[in-house]
Amino acid sequence: MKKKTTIYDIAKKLNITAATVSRALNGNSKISEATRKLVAETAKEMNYEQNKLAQALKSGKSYNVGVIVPRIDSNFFASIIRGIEEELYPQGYHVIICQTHDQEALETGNINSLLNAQVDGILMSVSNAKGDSDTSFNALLKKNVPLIFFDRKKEIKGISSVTIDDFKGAYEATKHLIDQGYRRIAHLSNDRSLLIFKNRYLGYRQAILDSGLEFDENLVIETHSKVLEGRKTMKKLLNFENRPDAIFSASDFTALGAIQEIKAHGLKIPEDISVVGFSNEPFTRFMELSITSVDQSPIEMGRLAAQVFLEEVNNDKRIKSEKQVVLTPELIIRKSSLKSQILDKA
Amino acid sequence: MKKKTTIYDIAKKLNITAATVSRALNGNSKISEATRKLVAETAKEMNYEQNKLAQALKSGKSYNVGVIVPRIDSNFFASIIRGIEEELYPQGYHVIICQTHDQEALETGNINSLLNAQVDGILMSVSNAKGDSDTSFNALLKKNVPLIFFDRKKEIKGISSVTIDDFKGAYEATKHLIDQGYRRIAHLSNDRSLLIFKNRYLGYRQAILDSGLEFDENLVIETHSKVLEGRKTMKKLLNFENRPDAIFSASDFTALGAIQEIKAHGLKIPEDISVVGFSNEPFTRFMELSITSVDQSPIEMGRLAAQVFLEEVNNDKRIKSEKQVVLTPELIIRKSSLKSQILDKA
DNA sequence: TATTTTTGTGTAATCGATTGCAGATTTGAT
DNA sequence: ATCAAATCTGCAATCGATTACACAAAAATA
Repeated sequence: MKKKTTIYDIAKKLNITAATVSRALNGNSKISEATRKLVAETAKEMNYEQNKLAQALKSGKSYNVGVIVPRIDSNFFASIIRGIEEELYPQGYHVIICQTHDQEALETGNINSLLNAQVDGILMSVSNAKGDSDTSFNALLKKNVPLIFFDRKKEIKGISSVTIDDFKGAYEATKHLIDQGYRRIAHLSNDRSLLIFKNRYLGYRQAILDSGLEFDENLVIETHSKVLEGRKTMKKLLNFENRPDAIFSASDFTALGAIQEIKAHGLKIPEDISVVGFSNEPFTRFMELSITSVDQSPIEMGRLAAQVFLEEVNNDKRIKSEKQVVLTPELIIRKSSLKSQILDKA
Repeated sequence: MKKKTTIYDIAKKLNITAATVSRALNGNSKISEATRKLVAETAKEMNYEQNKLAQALKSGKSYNVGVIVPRIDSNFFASIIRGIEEELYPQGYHVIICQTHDQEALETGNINSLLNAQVDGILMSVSNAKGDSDTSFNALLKKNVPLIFFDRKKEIKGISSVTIDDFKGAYEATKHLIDQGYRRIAHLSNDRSLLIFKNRYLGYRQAILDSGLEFDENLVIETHSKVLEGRKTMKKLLNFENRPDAIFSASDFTALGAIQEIKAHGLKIPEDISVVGFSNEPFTRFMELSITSVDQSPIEMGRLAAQVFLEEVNNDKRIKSEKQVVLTPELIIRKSSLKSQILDKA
C-alpha cells in the first residue's frame, strides 16, 4: 500500500534476478519469450511502475527539460509552451516552466536551479541582454547541456535558436501604414539591447527610408510591454506639436494602451491616428476596434524549438551543431489601421 | 569540463571520505568546524553541485511538484501558478506544469506521468467531473502523495482544497444587477458537474429568488468558456421573444463574446443589456467598455494551495489532514453594468 | 558421442548521496 | 597517570535500475 513495488519485488516473486526483470521489461533481445511474458504479467499484477529517478541517476538523463520565459500569462508565451509540450510529451519528456518576470537575477537563478534538477536541456527566451548572463550560458555550453533560444535570443556562438524575422514583420507593418497614407509614423519600441526589439526598430526605420519619408528619431520611444506604459507613452506623443498620425508598436499591449489614450483624447482610429501592434495576441482580434498586428505563429515556434532540442540531445555529444531557424511573420490587417475601408484604395 | 564533480572527487582531493564530505556539506553537527570549512571551500573551488537525482533517489523526495491546470494562457491560471511558485521556490521546489486542455484523457495521463516522474505532490484544478478520474485521485491518496485541489475541486474525502466562495461571488454579481434595476437576468453557465459552475449557478438562482423575482430556467444556458461560444449563446438569447435585459456570465470570455454579439445587434450596454463576467481577467479592465467581473485573487489562491501542500508533505505521513480553504470573492463594478451612471441610484 | 554455438540468467559493479554503526582520537575528570 | 566521556571520521549498506561479463544449459554441428 505505501511501498512501491520495485524490480526486486518482482524478481523475488518469480525466483529470478532483478537483472532479468529489468532486461525483460526493457525488451532486451537476450530474454526468452516465456520469462518476458511472465515478468510483464507479474509487473502488471503488482502494479509496478518504473522509478524514473533511479533510471535517471543511472542513465544520466532525467527526461525533464527546463523552459524559461519572461512570463506565461501572455498568449504568445503560453502558445510557445504548448508547442513545446506537443512535441516533447510524446517523447517522454516533462517540461519545467520558470518565469523570470524580466528580472535578470531570476534568469541566472533559474538556470542554475534547473541544472541542479538535472534537466536534459533548456529552452529559453532571454529576458535581458545586458548583465553577465552570458556567463551562465557559456557555463551551460561547457557542460554540454543543450540550450535553445526562442524568440528573444542572444547571439552566442554555438547556441541554436528559433526566431521570427522581426525585421520583416516590422517592415511590412510600417509599409502597410505608409501605403494607407500615413506619413508621421511613431514607433513604440522596447529595450533594444534585445534583438527582437532592435530588429523591429530597424525594420520600421528601413520601411520609412525606403518610402522616401523623413525618418524622425524623436518618434521612436522606448517603453515597456504593458498597457499602462503604452498609455503613458502615447500621452507624450499626443502632446508633440507635430503629433504622429500612426503608431507602430513593438507590442500589442502598448498598442492597446496607446489606443485607449488616443480615444481618451477624443481622436478617432484609424481616421485620425492608426495603430499597429505586434504578436497577434487574442485580444487584438476580439476588441471592438480590432487591432492590426503581426502574427508570430508561436505554437510553430515552440514545436520547432523542441525539435531542435531533440536533435541536439539525440546527437552524438561530440558533434556540436548550431542551428538558426527563422520563421516568417504574417501581418494581420484589422480595423485599427484600415483607412481604406473609408477612403477606398488610395 | 564534461564530468560533474561529485562528493567523491572532493573526498579524494582532501583524503577523506565521501561520507564526511556529505556530512560537512549538510551541516551535520558531528563534523569539526575545520573540515567543514575546508570541504566548503574545496567544493566551491571544484564547482561542486549536488546531484539532485541521487539525493532524490536516496531520500525519496524529488522536490518537484506537479501542477495541472486546464490551460495556462488565461490570466487566472497563470496567476495561480505564479502564486504557487512564489511560495514553493524558496523551499527548493520546482514546478512541473501540465495542461489538460479540458480533456479528461490528458488529465489522468498527466497524473500518471507526474507520478512516474516521482513528484512529491500534485496541485490541480480538475478539468472534468465526469468520467473515472476519481480512480486516479484515490490511487494518489493510497500512495500517500499529497493532492491539493484549487479552484475547480471535486469532493473527495481526504483531499484538501483551496477555492473561492463561488456561490457568494455569483450571488453578489446577480444582486448587483438586480439593484441596478434589471429584471430578466440570464446566466451563461458551464459544465455544472464542476462545482464552481454549479455554485455560481446556485448563487445566481438564490439571488433572484431572494429578490422576489421569477426564476426562469430557460434563461440559464450552458456553454463553454470561449469568446466565440459566448457570441453563439448570446445570439440565441437575443432571439427570445422576451429577451433578457442582463447577463451574468460564469466566465469573462463568454461575457466578452456576449458583449460583441449585443453590440452587433445594435443594442447598447449597459442601457439595453447589462453584462457581468467572472474572474476579472485583465482585459475586462482594459476594454473600452470595461466589464464588471468577480475577482478571485488567484495569486493568493496559488499561495494558499502551496502552503497547504507544504503542510502536508512536512507532516508525519500517518496524519491525514484534510483542509478546506475558502477565499472570499470581490465584485469589481465597471461600465458594462453600471446603469446608475446614467440613471443615478434608482 | 564429443564439441562448438547459441540462448538465457545470474553476479556484481555502477550512478551520487545519505546515514547507522563502529572505531579512533582528543579532552576532561579523578 | 589512568580511565571515562566527548568529538570526529570511516566503513559499508542503501535507494532502484542498468549492464558488462561470466557461466550454465540447451541446441546445433561434427
